[in-house]
Amino acid sequence: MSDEMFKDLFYSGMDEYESIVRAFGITSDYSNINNEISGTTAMNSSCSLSSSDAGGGEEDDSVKEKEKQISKDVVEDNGGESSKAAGSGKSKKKGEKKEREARVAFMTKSEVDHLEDGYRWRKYGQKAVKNSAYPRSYYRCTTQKCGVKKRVERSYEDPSIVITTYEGQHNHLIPATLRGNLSAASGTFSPSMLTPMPVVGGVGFLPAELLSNAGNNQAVGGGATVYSHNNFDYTYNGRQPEYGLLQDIFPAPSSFFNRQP
DNA sequence: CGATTTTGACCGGCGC
DNA sequence: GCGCCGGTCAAAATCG
Repeated sequence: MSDEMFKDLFYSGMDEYESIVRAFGITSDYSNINNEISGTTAMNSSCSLSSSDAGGGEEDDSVKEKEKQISKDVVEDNGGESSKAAGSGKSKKKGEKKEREARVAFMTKSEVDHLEDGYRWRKYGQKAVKNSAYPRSYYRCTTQKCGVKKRVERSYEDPSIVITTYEGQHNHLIPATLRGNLSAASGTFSPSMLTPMPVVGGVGFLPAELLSNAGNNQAVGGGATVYSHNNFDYTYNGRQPEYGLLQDIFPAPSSFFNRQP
């Protein structure tokens, strides 16, 4: 049953996107990072969190974000106009407007809806989701030149899981306004992400990371990850995702990168 | 006072 | 052609 949510999630993008890369990884979460910052590097301790926060009846106000594991699903964009050959076959001549918009969906176990990814977002809409009791929120990057959009919704069955879908790429660096968070961010975000276009092989590392991680924390991630597994074969085809897409987008779950070895 | 959230209306695409 | 649905806009409200 949980399939539906995934289906729904990707459904929209599925037909349009030619190449789909699904990577899911379970990583240590931000909470770990917090710990690190605090003083010690506790990466493994993350496991304990799962139970505690999940059971907690707390709402969300607290700024304590406990993200557990993240399953990441990456959907690549279409080539543009000619992409959809089969489907409707609707030829949009002037389709130039919408060029490539990469979509990346992250499943994160968190109590808070809006995960701090280092960018500034302005909410521009909210709608109820058909199969879900929880609303979906639409955000847009506040930087003017940056048309990146973000969509956040909760799993209809597991309120503790938040699905964040990024659309597009940031043209700018992360605002330095984070200050307090920045400290956290700094720990979170590796320098590489600050760089405009470093990791060309970014995608490459992905799968690897994930795989290795997967073995590790499936316990916690079991919930989220499992779902994904069932529905999609996460076979990383290694198609050839446009490297460009991910790198910028990735910053969010940067925890991926930074996980200490 | 400016930036951001809230919320209903509006719009385009799609299925019937 | 109509209605549903997902996504976006825009005005009012709210926050800092």
